[in-house]
Amino acid sequence: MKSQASTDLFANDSQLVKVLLPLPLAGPYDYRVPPGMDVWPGRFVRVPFGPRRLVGVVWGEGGDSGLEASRIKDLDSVLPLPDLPQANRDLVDWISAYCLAPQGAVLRMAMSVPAVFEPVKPITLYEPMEELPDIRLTAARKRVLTVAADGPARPASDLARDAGVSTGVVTGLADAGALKRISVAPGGYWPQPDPDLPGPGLSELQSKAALEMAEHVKARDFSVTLLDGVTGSGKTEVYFEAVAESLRQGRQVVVLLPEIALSTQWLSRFERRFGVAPAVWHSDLTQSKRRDSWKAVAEGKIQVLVGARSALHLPFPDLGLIVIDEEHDQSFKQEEGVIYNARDMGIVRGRLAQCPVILASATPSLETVVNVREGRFHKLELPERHGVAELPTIELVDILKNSLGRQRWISPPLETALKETLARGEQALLFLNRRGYAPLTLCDGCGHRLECPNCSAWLVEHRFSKRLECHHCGYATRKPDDCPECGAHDSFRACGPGVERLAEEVELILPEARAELVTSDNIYGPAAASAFVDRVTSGETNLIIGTQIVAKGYHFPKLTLVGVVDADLGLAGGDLRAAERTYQLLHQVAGRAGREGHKGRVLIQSANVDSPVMEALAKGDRDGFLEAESNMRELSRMPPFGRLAALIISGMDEVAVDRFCGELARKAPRMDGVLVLGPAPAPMALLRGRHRRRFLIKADKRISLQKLIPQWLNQVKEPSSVRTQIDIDPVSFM
DNA sequence: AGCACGCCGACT
DNA sequence: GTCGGCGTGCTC
Repeated sequence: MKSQASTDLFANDSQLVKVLLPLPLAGPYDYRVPPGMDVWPGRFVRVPFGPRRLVGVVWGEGGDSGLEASRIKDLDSVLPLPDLPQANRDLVDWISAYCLAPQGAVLRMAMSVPAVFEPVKPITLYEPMEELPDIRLTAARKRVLTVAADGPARPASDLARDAGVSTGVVTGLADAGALKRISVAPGGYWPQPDPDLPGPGLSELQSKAALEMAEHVKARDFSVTLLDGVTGSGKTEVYFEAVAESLRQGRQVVVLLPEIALSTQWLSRFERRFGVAPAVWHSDLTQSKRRDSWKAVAEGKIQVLVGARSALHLPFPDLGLIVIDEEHDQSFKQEEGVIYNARDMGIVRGRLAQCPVILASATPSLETVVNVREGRFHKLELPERHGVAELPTIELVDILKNSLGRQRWISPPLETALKETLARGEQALLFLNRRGYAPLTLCDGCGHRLECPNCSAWLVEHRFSKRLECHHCGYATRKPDDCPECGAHDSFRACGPGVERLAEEVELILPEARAELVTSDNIYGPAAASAFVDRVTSGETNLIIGTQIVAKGYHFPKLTLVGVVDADLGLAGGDLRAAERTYQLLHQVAGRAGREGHKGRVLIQSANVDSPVMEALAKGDRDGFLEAESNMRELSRMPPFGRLAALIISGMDEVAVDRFCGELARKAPRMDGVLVLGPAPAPMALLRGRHRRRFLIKADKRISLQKLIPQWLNQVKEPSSVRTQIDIDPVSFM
């Protein structure tokens, strides 16, 4: 293969290269480089593939496929794009090897924007001619010329809108020679954040932490730093100083956030510090926005990008810093397709790109805490709330002692606290992590439960949409009038509370409250989210009834009371991380209470007030809780002290799934330090119509699951009707 | 992934 | 007699 500098066309008349295609194929395929074409690893190339033409990436030198020359096809063309950077290619290989996913499936994540690889359609901009030709000047034409004279060249639609005319007038002026057409590549304008704006004042402690982080950025070397601080301690402002340092060095920054689409408050904080909004990356972007952003990242025109986990795969040519905010958050774990954890792969990306990584959290994951303890990660602590705000007081309400009325979920102490808070003109949040009206609907006559036909899950009633929904596959149906089992009319009874039902109870006990439901059903995008923020900030809403989407990122100065309606929800199910997750979620929710001089109060309703999680929450003893969790995991040799992987076997044909699982079980590795559990029905034994079984593989740290699992799977032929998914380091046990 | 090939049921 | 269902297998 030629180097980038080489133009020696006569070096070899039959040069072969490996090309990786974004398909779930095991590895790259060989292609011949036609004479006169110059390629090197990282180049995007178009290749023939069966009857199709696809874009792939040159992965290395070819020629070891053992294929006869006649079967190897020529590269078609080289695309006019920057190379996929070395660090991205290394990351593809690394994730593929670690997660046991086909390389092409991983590459797919870096090439998730098909429009990038299509020829660009130039857009036409219009600007005034130097000299106005002698044409008839109508009123409409005059307005367009006035608008055009003021400001840069613009698209016809812009000019027409500002001049209050149709685009026909603009094109007419161009045809008449009064406007000049300029053809440019789309991509738009990327404002540059300014690292040297004054920004908000930092406390002494914050400045010290900021300085230390900036040092890591200056070092231009791999390091991981946990920025550990409670809500309101100014974590964001502190890591902004590391972002600023990277900007001064002229290097790019990626910030990974969970639920980016809803973080309008984060974006405005960024803008306050750096003068402009950062580039964003999430699944709700339009295709053209994604294309423009992808290219601008590849060309180095975007300096700072904030995005959801998939932003990790963007082709940053010169990454100077990776920030992973709310590093403990479960949404960094991708559970479909290539199963990987973006927090862990973000750290790998930092190592491959030789740049520092900052993990920020008020409730760091146990993995991260252990990495700090063992000296692999640095740690910076921001123990206090910045400014005058104090930490909220957290009280447990034992709902076994404070008996709730029939069909009631708000205990007397919580009811009193709500009334007092609203009477003082302050705001409250009722937190219940359950969408819909009721999690279960059953027939009073025969006890029949309304279940999803595709999943082993109950259908959840949503009263607003008047439907029954499956929260796992999206199945939705009208609520039937009669019981499908016994035919009884109007016999359905709702069991248990969802936020919609809670809203009903609030109406009953607090009829004067200005309550608002906030769930992913109501707040589905940035616009709806900022409208919600405005309603709370203005006081139009004084009682928020919400699911976990309100747990994150919102700060309302007058919100002083948080009521957790059912703290035990996440504890059921025997999940390894149930306690840890419950602590993180409830701590985060509690952090919504009290700000800027208003002391906050949190009431947590639980039937397990004596459990270590609830006790730790009440005492604010996070580190003690983590210590106890850590000890428990170490004793049971669970992650991060041992290795864990899950194998999910699924298929439409239950018999075939079970037969395959039986064969796998017979060949399961039996060796010292390895324990294979299963097959057991996966917690969602039926999901989207597929029957699912699960194996858990637990192993000592010295054992490589990446070797062991393929060895095992290779002994049994997988029937085509069955699919095997490998989940290394599973976090969800669904 | 996607596309072709292939072998069985209901239609102009 | 064909159109078309999606099972199986291949793509350098």
